[in-house]
Amino acid sequence: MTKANQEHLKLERFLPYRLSILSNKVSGIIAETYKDKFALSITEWRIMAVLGEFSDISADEISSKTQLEKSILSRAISKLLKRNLIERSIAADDRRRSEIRLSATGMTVYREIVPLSYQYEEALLKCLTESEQRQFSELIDRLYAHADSLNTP
Amino acid sequence: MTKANQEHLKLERFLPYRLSILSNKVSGIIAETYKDKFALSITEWRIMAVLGEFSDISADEISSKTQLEKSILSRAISKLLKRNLIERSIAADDRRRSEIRLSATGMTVYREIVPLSYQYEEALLKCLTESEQRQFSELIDRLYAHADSLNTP
DNA sequence: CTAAATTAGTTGTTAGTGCAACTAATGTCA
DNA sequence: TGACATTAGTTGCACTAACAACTAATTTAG
Repeated sequence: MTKANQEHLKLERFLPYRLSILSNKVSGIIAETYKDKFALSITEWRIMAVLGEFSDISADEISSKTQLEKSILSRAISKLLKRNLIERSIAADDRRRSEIRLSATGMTVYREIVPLSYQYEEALLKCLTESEQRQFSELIDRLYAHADSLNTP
Repeated sequence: MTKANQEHLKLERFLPYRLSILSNKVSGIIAETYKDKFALSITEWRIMAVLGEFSDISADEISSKTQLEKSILSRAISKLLKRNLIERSIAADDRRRSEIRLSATGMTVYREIVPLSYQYEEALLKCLTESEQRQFSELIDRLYAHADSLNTP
């Protein structure tokens, strides 16, 4: 069943489209929670999520872990600094690099959000069996790796 | 294995995050093709994709099929009109409603893009077996339906 | 039949994104 | 060592997206 010669494109069955719709829906629901409770955007939340795992890392390291553009990161970091959710200092060994970490306040917020996030993930995945969850997860990883390889030939 | 009490969040294993990254990667690769060859954004391409399937439909109908905001649609439609890729007339029975269709040029572009899109989809899915593809597709549908129901309780 | 409500589409405003140009610090190598 | 390249991060700018307010046409209800 090759589709390559079909006359028209059934958008609602087109995988890239469906992925995008699903992802937007899912992210949108989470974003609402974060926004209402903590006035955090997805971008800001991702930064804090990384800082909860890895402390005193540079913007560049955050960038590689979140896939966020460095300019976007730079502006988001300024915002979080202004709100005192994170702290920043200059690295002793390389004064270009900054070392960023959650502040005490940021840590509190973080610890409130993490369980919420997992609850949401769990609620979302409840419509799949355990084995389906594993399968889905694995397929995503494989698709990503493959898409990546298609991209840079 | 409930995760709800975990101390920190492994962002790179968090499903909503991975979905978003995968979706961006996939859409990004396609967007490049469309942009390079036809100077079309994803939004514009989606509109044309719907018009290739359903002709003489209103902006509102396009909106429900693409999930695009009506303001975004309105501006994208103006652009496509200026480039003569689509045509618009006022519905005879309801003068608020417009009837939009691909122009001859638009149709030509459309017919070039459709096979490209399917080729890409096929290439992307080549890393999965047929049965995995079906499974993945089904899981996406179920997750979407479920997310939808979580959203509007 | 007409006033209020609804619907289709447009436009204004604001904030976020993405790219490139820029500054400053560090690394490289002849 | 000293010109050149590279790296970390910031900023300027054009563009898109999201939300609400708006216009115009139509439907609904008293």
